[in-house]
Amino acid sequence: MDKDNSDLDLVKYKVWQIISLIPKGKVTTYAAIARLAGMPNRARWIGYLLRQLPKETRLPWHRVINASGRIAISNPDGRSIQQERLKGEGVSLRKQRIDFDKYGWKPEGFF
DNA sequence: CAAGGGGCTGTCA
DNA sequence: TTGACAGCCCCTT
Repeated sequence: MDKDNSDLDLVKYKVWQIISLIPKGKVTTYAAIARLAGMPNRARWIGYLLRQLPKETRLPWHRVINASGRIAISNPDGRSIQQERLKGEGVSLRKQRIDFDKYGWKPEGFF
């Protein structure tokens, strides 16, 4: 399968860890995660990783949104799932958008 | 090796 | 962050 362990394969786990730290009821962006993982311009790749997650993952991927405050997922099903979960955590959308000032996650141990 | 397509972003209106 | 756009990066064809 994959014999060469690239940096990305390692960073992948770091990314998962970071996402697992997002508190319930809070959200963050792909870019923020990429930054915390030490790869500032890999935001899109983060999205790719989340897309590959198994349906039954316990990772709170639904707490990750794009910089515009919107749900970035294109697939209608996953999209509604994310919306439902956020709603269930008390994160409300204002005009299909999430207010970072209210729900934005401010990581405290990373700087 | 080239091209196309993403759960993306910062910048500049 | 309101909206459009040119970058950027990884994966699959």
